[in-house]
Amino acid sequence: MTSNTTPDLGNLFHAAFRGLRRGWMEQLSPWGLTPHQWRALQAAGRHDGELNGGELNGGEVHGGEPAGCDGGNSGGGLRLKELAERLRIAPRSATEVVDQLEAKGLVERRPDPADRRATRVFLTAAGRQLHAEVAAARREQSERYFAALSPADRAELARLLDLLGTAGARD
Amino acid sequence: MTSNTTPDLGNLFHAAFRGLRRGWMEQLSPWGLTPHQWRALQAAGRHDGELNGGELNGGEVHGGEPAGCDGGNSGGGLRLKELAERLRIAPRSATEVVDQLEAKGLVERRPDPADRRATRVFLTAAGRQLHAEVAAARREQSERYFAALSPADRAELARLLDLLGTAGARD
DNA sequence: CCCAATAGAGAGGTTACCTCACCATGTGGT
DNA sequence: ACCACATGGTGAGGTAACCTCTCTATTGGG
Repeated sequence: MTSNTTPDLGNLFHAAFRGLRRGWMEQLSPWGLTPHQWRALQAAGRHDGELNGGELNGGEVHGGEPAGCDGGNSGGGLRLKELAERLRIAPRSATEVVDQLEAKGLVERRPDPADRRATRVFLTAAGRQLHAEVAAARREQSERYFAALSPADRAELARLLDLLGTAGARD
Repeated sequence: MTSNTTPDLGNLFHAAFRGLRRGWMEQLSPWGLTPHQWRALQAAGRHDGELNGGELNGGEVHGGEPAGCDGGNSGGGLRLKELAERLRIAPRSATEVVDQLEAKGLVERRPDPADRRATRVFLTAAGRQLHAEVAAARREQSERYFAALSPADRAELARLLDLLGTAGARD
């Protein structure tokens, strides 16, 4: 019985988010990734086209999967600024997380041939590998965490969160 | 486009939560409070009202010097550890936020007469005053932020968040 | 050609946590 | 009574995930 007409959405949000975040952290720590880094890796990976065109990379894994599902965008790689926008963080923060990922050898920076101010971020072979591994594992974890919700509830939550997120984004 | 059966709840969560947090920060900054501090103040204040003979003192926030109005408040106040539990943070973090609040003159520590290890936290008069002020203002902000959702959606969100939060709490 | 705008990075700051070690106190066992 | 151990709070120190402000190298418009 909730005596409050307006249950404290803020607190609820806080608690739920913290729990989620925590779960991720535990899940990801075996791979030495923070949630933040994982999100960045995901974002970069999603956009990643062909990495195997450069010669300055150390990895020689042959994914052989161009997966160039870029609609009109250049051949793979995200500009730092684009990454920032996707993660909804300040450009400087994108630099930072890419630094971390690069230090781990999961991504690499390459100059944008079209704009010499810009840098593009590509997954390395190791990055792709890890991405695939973690994606599978994380899915399970996500399932476990969100197990408290029915599929319908999950969809509903996604809808509401999306509304809030986009509303907040245009702030 | 990721027409996944499982839309990335994590990202959605992240975006929505960040937006909310940000709104709070802006809202609270005029009072020099961080969201964290506000939450702690709320927790302490709520307990103050609840436990103080079961009497809600909504209007009488006057009078009282910081160290003076302790006569009838025995039984009120939160132990640091209780506060930590309510906020779902480590005890040490409760110490920290109480430090901050105390430095601002919004709460005060008093020894627990029953257990000399324990410290109880009480709102000062200033603390109550601020609590009341901010509560009103914040409610508006919250309304504005959650305006993207219908009342039904809000209730639904609260339900889902609660499920997730308590599930995560059973860590 | 000049100048404002843009992309990224260096420097430094903040919030909101955390763990670990330590002390004073309480509590239960013998 | 005494001792072992648990508990409440805190000092010290660390981390993640951001931020702004400034700087440089470029680009592009007029």
